[in-house]
Amino acid sequence: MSDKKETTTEPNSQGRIRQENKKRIMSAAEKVFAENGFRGSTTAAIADAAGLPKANIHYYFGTKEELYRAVVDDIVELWLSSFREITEDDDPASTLADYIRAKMELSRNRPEASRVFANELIRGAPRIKPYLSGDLKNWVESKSAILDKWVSDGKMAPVDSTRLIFHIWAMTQTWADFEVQWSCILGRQNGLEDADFEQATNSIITTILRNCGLLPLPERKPL
Amino acid sequence: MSDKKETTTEPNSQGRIRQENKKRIMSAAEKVFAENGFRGSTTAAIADAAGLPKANIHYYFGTKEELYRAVVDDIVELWLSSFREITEDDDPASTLADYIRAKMELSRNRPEASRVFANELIRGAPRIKPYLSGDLKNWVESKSAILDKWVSDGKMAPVDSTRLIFHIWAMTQTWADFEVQWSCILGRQNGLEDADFEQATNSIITTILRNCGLLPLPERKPL
DNA sequence: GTCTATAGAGAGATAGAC
DNA sequence: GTCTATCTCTCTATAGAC
Repeated sequence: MSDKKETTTEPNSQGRIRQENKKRIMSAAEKVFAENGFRGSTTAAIADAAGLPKANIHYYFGTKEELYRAVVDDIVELWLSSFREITEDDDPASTLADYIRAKMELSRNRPEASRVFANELIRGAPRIKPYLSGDLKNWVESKSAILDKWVSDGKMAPVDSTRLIFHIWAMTQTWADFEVQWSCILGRQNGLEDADFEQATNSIITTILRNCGLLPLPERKPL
Repeated sequence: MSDKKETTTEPNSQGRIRQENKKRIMSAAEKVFAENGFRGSTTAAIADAAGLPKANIHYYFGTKEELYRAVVDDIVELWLSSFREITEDDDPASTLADYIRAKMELSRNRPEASRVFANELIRGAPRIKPYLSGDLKNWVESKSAILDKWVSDGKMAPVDSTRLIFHIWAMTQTWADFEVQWSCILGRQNGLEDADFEQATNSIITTILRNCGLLPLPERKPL
């Protein structure tokens, strides 16, 4: 933090500073883009959030569009890397529960990333359609094939495997994207608490596992 | 802005024209706001979509902010009116299924309304927080009380009733807000089809009813 | 590499003819 | 009520001093 104007011209140190500044700008941009979308965000707001003059944004990224793409690409990579590798040999119940937990941790820890992604989808995904129709489509198809295999192996009950994945995404990501809604309804003045996320996580896991016949049928209260 | 020469709409032909023009502008605005959010939307784009000169927008609504509020207020009213009145005496299974169907029909028929609302939530709901903490909070609390009554009456299995409502909203609204994502993953070149919505609706109903012990435990394929 | 100043395009809003 | 022309402010992007 203290030494910033170093005179050494090692290619490493120059590259390192450049990377650090870009990261700092991208982090600020993620916040601003999350809240205002691409068109609603201004380079001035991003510069402010990064604590830099506006011109530096353009020095590092050229255009606002370029910066946005860099941010979105980063998020796409995060999304894909967060997808646990699952195989036919895994245990359905624990694998599904782990996946739901991982998605909820992303919602808790990277809500802005989720919101940038959500903004992009709401607008019709002009910049990430290729990713949706490519990597993401392939991912869903390969994972739902594994779910189908579990079903045909008798390891879990028959389910609509593709819709099951969609349900998980919807129920988990909403805790990042629409946090304010849940926060208001639950009466949390200072935003959601860890306990809220835990309770939601457990509820989602229960819902999904019951749907797959991986939890005993809940019993009704006797009359 | 503060002095009003004609604050009440008179029941003559001029008032009727005024109402029709306002509706036309609001319909166009809903589309534009849905795709770009408040800050990303321009009055020029809204005027174009409405087929009117820019000045007419200001003639009827004064400011962009005022127009946005009118659009959002309309959507809030739609949301609340769509909430079926349910009572303790209703049948849990059919009531939940009906509610899910109603929400999915809204996603199918009014996707832009859902997206305007989603945009507002993503940015922290600066304009509708009172509604979230007021009418909406009350609605959820009264409905979850009914669900709890059903449980204590032995009409359904014990569930986290508040989270159950959240899950339903998340799973249904995602089909409007993130339509492009599901469309790409399912390989629909021309957007989602009626059959996609039917399949999703059935899958959500099954998931929720199983979670409430209102459907028999799905059986695994025998080995 | 960093920052100030500013050009040029586009935004919201209004005046005033019709 | 409708619409053109235009005002003013803000935005993206760049030039050029340091």
